[in-house]
Amino acid sequence: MIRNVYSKECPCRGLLDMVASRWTALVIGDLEDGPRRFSELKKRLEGISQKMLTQTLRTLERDGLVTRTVYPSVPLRVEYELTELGRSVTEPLAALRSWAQRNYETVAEARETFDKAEPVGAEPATAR
Amino acid sequence: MIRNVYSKECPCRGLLDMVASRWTALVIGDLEDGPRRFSELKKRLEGISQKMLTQTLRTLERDGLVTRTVYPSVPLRVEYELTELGRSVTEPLAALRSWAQRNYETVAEARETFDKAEPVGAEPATAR
DNA sequence: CGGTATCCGCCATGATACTG
DNA sequence: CAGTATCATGGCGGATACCG
Repeated sequence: MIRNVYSKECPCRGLLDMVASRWTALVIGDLEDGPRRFSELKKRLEGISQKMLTQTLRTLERDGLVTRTVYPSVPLRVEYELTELGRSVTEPLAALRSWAQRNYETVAEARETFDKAEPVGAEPATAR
Repeated sequence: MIRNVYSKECPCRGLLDMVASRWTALVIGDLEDGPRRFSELKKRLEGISQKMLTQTLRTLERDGLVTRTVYPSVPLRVEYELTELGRSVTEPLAALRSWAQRNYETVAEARETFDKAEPVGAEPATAR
């Protein structure tokens, strides 16, 4: 087997996309402290649609990172919890979230500088 | 400022999307060992289109993670290199790539099991 | 409560052609 | 070599309605 994200055929590239994808990193992060109900997750992940939350959770369940447990009470109650495999990816993801939170102001400044220097049509014939 | 990826308005969420996005993780990873030319990157990141490579590099440059240096030789030569900010994110990204490479077979098995258990219309009236 | 089903717009991405 | 420009498209993701 290939086991190399730089190889075109290696399926692990798809896996990298998956765990790094927008909502996955947030869902997993929110499950770090323990099981959560569907509605709890929806409330805490501001801006996620019901559809995307369902879809994200299904993918995570299918991939073995999360378990889904139904308690047939009335009203229905469903809890999601990280598996051991799921817990094994929390650290790298937490590091990434933390990096984003620590550095977004620096990045915002870099953007300003960059955009000021290149107002699209300025400096005629600047090679690019 | 908010500094919380779980908040809808916090711009750091967009930054998380950026560094976690498909090609970004691979480009940054390949720049870990030192500067690279455009064509080198293109060769090493199997399957990336010229357009996506350019776009990814532009974004990284604009966000201050990468520098772009033009050597006006003939033929033209352009080198990309990580900035200090860029280097600060290599570790979490490497951890994520490594996780994907270590675990994709486990995940593949989990998928098989899951798909076998739920052939869409089986087990009539299984609550879901 | 915790979903599924359907419709649909829009943008990310790829393919192709051309340029300095 | 290292791009830019343009066009085509597929699927991501939101909105809405309905179900057990």
